[in-house]
Amino acid sequence: MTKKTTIYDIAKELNITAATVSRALNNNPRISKNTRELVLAAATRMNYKQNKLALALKSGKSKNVGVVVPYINRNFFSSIIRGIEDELYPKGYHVIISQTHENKERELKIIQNLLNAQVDGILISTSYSTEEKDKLEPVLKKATPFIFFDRKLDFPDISSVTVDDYQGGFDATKHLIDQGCKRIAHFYVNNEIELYKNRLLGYKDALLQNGFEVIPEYVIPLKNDMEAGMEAAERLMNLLVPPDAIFSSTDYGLLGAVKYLQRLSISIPEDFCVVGFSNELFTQFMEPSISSVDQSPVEMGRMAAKVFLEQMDSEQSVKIHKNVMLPSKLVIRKSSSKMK
Amino acid sequence: MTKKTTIYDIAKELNITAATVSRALNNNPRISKNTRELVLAAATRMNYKQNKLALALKSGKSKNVGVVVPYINRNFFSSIIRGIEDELYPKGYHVIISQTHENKERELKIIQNLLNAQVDGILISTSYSTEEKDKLEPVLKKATPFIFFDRKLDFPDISSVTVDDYQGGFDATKHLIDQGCKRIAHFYVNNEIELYKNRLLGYKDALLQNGFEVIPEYVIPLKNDMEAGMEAAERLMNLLVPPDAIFSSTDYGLLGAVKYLQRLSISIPEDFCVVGFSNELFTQFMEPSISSVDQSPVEMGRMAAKVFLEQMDSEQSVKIHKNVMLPSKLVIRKSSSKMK
DNA sequence: TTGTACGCGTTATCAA
DNA sequence: TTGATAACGCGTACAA
Repeated sequence: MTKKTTIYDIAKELNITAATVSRALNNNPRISKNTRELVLAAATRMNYKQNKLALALKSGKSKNVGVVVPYINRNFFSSIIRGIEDELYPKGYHVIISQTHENKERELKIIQNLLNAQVDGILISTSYSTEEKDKLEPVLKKATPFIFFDRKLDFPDISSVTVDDYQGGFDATKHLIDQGCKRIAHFYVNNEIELYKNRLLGYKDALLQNGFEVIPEYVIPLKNDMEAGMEAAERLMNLLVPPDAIFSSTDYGLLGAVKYLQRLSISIPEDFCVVGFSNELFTQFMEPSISSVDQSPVEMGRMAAKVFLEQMDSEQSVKIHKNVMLPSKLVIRKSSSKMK
Repeated sequence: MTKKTTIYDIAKELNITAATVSRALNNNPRISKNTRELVLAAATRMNYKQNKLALALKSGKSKNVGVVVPYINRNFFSSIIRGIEDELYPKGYHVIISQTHENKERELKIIQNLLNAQVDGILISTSYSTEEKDKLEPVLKKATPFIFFDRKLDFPDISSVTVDDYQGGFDATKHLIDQGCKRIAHFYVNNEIELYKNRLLGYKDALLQNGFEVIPEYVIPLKNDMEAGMEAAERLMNLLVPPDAIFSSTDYGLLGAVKYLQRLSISIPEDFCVVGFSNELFTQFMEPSISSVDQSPVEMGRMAAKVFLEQMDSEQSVKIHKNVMLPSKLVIRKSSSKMK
């Protein structure tokens, strides 16, 4: 229960003033070599730690940034966070992480809390859809910079870092076409988040541009989890003309579908091809390994952090903002490798 | 670039003093209903947000806790963090997450930083081994409570939450024996972390208590990743008498071994059984699914948070501490199910 | 080279 | 019921 040492304690110890101690500690040139050494010695001896709170209060900069994601234990998001941290840590920033569980009220509360905590910025992958974006508007009207990543909303002054979801959807579908698949179904997550719409759009365009129709029964809305994927697959396979491929907007949903297909003894990729989205870790370890669209989450995190830092550097005068779109990369594995 | 509203701004607006505003905002009874309502109205109108930094400076409590883990994008650790957050968030705490990458200097720096940031506590899974624990001692001699989870060090006054690694190692090995395996090898991570030693001990005791010898060539030290596991498996299979089972202290290492065995067309579990440790997500999705010792990470996180909260509640007088050991649970899957 | 005094935003104590 | 003031720990302009 030792009380924390302050510069006043050191000052008293050495019979000087706190100001002098502060100068010694901050390499201020206006101090004698002798006192500086005395202070430094006392500081280590008394186990002094600078109180960053006081500093933050004075300077108005907390050197903390908030990071808000739906779930922290999805590999995709934890990798993004890792990228953010890697970039921000060397600059002296700390990262405060919160998860919303896709709960919008909670997301709003979290943002409020972070703002109260005087974070210098908020990097967020929002659970709000474009339709509800006005609900988020009040908190964004702040001095604190916001950066959207992955799941963004369009606000005139707010930066974003996303991946090219349309291209990802297009490439995945085109790849299935190239493999000779004729009836390509699509799983799409129906929570109104824009990026899923973009993947769907890419899917549709790839079909249309290659002489296929979009068959409504083949486009299945579902929740982003394994159980939903199993049910969706069941529904598809009970159709009069079942599909021979699935491009899924979610790896977790696809996982369920694969389990279901394997139960029916349908062989992948010979009789059925699948491609997922997000390149979750398990896709490469499964048998067969699953093709998936990679969103380079670590890169995305780094980029979001860089955009934030840029914004901090130039914040005095102009309020810059920037929308970065990273390329998506289709990773082809066994599950869609019909041809050699 | 709107300046943030303070209680002074509200006070000026209403021609009262900041103290009165503070009282109104904090439901202090010593205020008239009328002024309170006036203040509250002005506060929302002016978009006032309490500056928690100032509060923290005054109260000495930042309502932040630091969480330090080796890697944030391991499912095991992100699940622990999720447990911690679930428990702490409702109590008004924020979680500051840092990862050490198993780098000890960085770990020390991170701890220093967190202390500087005036966190109310630090929950940590350390990368330091028992041999080096004195290096960590200076920072622990603080008013700030520390809680070790998963990877602990023995300090007289510091709480810890761990899983019963010895029991986990024992159960896994015993299970392999029960399956009829005769030559059980062991992968063990050689970074001097205590918990790996405990798993090794459990392995040895299970063997000895069941009439088996511990064969030194079968106990392979390795790094905690897939490549190391492949090499280790190769070494084992090139022995004059190769083993017929592996109990691995790391799922990632085991993953490499399984890949190697599959390349040799050795069928699991018929000809070779394996059991891992940590119950990483991919173990259940692989073919065959991998048996593994579950450490209930979410529970571990919750428990660590609870211990921290207890400590905070009783901190005025006695410094309590507490060592919790959670049970480990062997999850049996195909990879070790020789018998029906 | 060092000391004095102030302000960051808040709450608590004392006085009015 | 409200106001004035001090304090939390720090950095810094100004004065000495």
